[in-house]
Formats: sequence, C-alpha cells, structure tokens
Amino acid sequence: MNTTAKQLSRGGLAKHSGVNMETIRYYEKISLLPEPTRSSGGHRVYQDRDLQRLIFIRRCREMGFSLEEIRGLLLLVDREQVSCERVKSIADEHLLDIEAKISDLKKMERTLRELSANCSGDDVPECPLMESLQASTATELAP
Amino acid sequence: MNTTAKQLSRGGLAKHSGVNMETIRYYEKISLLPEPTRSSGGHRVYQDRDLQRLIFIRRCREMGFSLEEIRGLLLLVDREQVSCERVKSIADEHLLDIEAKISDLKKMERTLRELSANCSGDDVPECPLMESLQASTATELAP
DNA sequence: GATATAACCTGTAGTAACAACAGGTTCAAG
DNA sequence: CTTGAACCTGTTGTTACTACAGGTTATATC
Repeated sequence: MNTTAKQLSRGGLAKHSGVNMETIRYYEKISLLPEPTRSSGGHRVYQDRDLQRLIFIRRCREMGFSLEEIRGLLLLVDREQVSCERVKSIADEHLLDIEAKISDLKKMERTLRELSANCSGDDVPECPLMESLQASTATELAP
Repeated sequence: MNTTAKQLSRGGLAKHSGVNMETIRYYEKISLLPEPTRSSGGHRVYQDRDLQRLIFIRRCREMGFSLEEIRGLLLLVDREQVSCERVKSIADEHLLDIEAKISDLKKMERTLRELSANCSGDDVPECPLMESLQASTATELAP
C-alpha cells in the first residue's frame, strides 16, 4: 500500500483522473480547480486532494451535471457545509432535467421513426419523409 | 382563401415560422437562408418560399438535426436531387444518434436515482450521495 | 406634412464546455 | 550534456443561437 503523498504533473493528473490535460487548465481558469503550486520552472504540481476534486468533477459530469451545478456542490464542500438535504435537492432537480431531455428525445425518435417508416429508401426523387418535413405549418396569415 | 404572394418583413417571417428574428439573421449569415431582396430603405423582404424553407429548417431542428445535417438536406432540395434513398439514410443515421443519446441519459438517470435513493435528504452533513461521487476511482498509481 | 414610435438595420460580444493549435521553456533520462 | 518529451502561455475554433448598442426606416396617427 502506498501512503506517500503523491505529487502529480498536469499530465499525471490527467492520466489518473481520466480528464483531458487541456480541460484541467480550463477548470483552473474558471476556478473550479484551485491554482496549484508550481515547480521552480513554473510547472504545475498537484496534490492528492486535487486528484480527488477532479475525480469528483468528472463523476458529476458523467451524471450530466453542468459545471455551474458542480461549482455549487464544490462550494458546499469547500465551506464544509455539505448537507444531505441540499445535495439531494440539487440532484433531484437535475434528475428532472434528465427526464425532460429523455422525453424530448423519445418524442423526436418516435416522430422520426414514423416518418422514416413511410419512406421506401429507394433511389427515387419522391420522398415522403422529406415531404412531411416540408409540409407547411405556417401560422395562418391573419393580420 | 388567400393566394396572393405574401411579402414578409423579418418580424413577419419570424412570427409565421416560429423562428426567432435574430436566428433568421444568423441563418442568413451562415447561408442556410438565401439573402433576401431588400426594400428601398434596406429592410429585408421575404417571399413565401423563404417561409417554406425556414419552416423546413425549424421542423428539422425539432427532430434534432444539426444545422450541418440540415444544410445537407437543403442542398439536395436546392439541386433538385432529393432522393428517398439519400434522405432516409441521413434520417436513419440521425436516429442512431438520438438512440445513443437516450441510452446515455437513461444510464445517468439510473445511476443518479440509485445514489439519490440512498440519501435521506435530512439536514445532516453526512450525505451518501456526495460520498459516492467523491469516492476515489483514480487509476492506481502504477508507474 | 409632421411626428412619434415601432420595427428594422449593422456589427459585436456573450453563452457552455471544452479541444487544439503555435511557439517557446523546462524536465528527466541516458 | 544532450535530447526529446512534457510542459508553459495565450489564442482561436466549435454549436446554435441570443442580446445588446447605437443608428435608420416604416408606418400609424394627427
């Protein structure tokens, strides 16, 4: 078991976190990650806590949280004000977002699948799918 | 029934197409819409075909097509080279995109729902959801 | 015809979340 | 000590818009 404090370069941090190197710099720029210490030559030197934080960010991203939502969560951590109540409410609100997106996409899928089903796929210039998309639904020109 | 050729201002076009005024200007800029004729004073004057085209774009957007995909479809129209084969293949490829997105979102939803379920939502600083997100999954530091 | 004001004109900047340069410097291995 | 990989910086591009600011035209009303 390795319990020594690990020092990581940006590349090392990228590798161990699964986050792109450039993205790390970006997160620093928008203050999602703190500015790390530097080597004498100016290279970034990260600590284990930076890795933890970055992994947290990555996992939140994988859950579809926006960077601003993540910023909110990290703020709780930084202030040591994590409350289950608060976290759950952020998560549950985000779940509603996800559900809404799924439902939008499902609607698209259904519609497009129907349109596509009417379509022979032959090498002919008459395409019912195209015609459906072109069918006018302009608001009637009432003055 | 009104069969006179309709002339529309940009505002009118926006209204009848359901597309934002600024978006119309944007579509013109990226050559998705042709440059319309102008009034003597420089105001854009649209014809019925512009309305049709814009509605087509809007409906494609509602199906989740990207502007580049739409550009491809419009190119077929402009060249009068619409082929059912081509259109169906574009649509079916897009359907795969949609399905992939749905599946990603469903995975997020499942995971987040599980995490949230372990969470009491009480006003306490111990949050299993937060802990799950913070749990290290760093690649082991093997050289 | 005068006036008011709504609608339009232009170019530019901002949004989200990065990714990918270019052109230079430092680090680490041999 | 050399070399090449890794790092540094700032900048630009991506998608699909939206929202200004500061000026001009169209149109309705008097």
